[in-house]
Amino acid sequence: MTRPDLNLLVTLDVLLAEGSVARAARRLRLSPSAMSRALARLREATGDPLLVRAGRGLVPTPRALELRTLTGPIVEAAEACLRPAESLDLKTLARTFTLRNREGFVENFGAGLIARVEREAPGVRLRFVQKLDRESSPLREGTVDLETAVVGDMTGPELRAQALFHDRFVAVVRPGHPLTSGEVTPARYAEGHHIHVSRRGNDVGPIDTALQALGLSRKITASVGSFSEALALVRATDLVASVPERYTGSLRENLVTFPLPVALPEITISLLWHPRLDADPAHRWLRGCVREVCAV
DNA sequence: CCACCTCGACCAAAATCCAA
DNA sequence: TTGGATTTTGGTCGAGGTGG
Repeated sequence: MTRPDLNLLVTLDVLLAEGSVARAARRLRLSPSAMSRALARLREATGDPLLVRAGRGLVPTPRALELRTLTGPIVEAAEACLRPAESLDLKTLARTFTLRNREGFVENFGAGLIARVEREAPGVRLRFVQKLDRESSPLREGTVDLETAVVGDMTGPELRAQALFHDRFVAVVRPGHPLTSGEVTPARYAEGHHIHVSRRGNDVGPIDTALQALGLSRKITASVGSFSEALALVRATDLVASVPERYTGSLRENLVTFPLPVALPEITISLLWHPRLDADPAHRWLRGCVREVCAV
């Protein structure tokens, strides 16, 4: 009984994550041919085809899907065993972290986060990138280190998530807007002309559903893709925008904010990362920074 | 035609074996 | 114990098949 080749575990992990011999080969800096042979060895070892041809690419077998959630933590744990015990020295840590957030995050929390990082780890650079979709592949591939999101069905099951803060939707209008005087009833709110914020171009959201339950509907005059666009329009028009309160904190300066007259469930903004970085001391430190900055 | 996967032939390095 | 022969391992190269 020969011992199984544990090196294959790393290959398997990448192969399953990529779902393609060619891409896995690029990632491990091997030729596609060498990767194909590694896959052949894996098939031999596991007794399962793992990835089978489907058209131009490959699709995972049920066994492969089952293994996919197992290999990541195993590889991570194995690498942690072999790494020399490093103590994190923030003063000399030189590293760039990529954070992927929906617009509004940088405007709101960026300054605090940068100040905090600068103070504790002057050699660390933060790179903020826009989050235009809910794909979790950048985290998996390692092009993004940390992400904030509302955890939903689209979130990859293999990601780690931790709640950052709760938020609720509020309505925003310009100063002097008719809705700034008197009580805002659901009917008065619905009468206004609204800006709808949606990245995917959906026409209706939870607000419309809540209004509908009261027999009301609102008129959506404009639809935009981001909170900052919506709020810029609010400044210049009589339109009403409904945005998450904490997420848009500083963006709403000099505007009038009031609670929505309908009840909506709270949303939870979470921090997402890949299990691979779970034990990384520097990454753990950064997660702590983000948590603290967002908790204020 | 292009992108992708697989295979045979071949090669270098490492591991193993074995006689002296 | 050691030095050389042999086997194993894991890679490249190039060719070939397949499907969009």
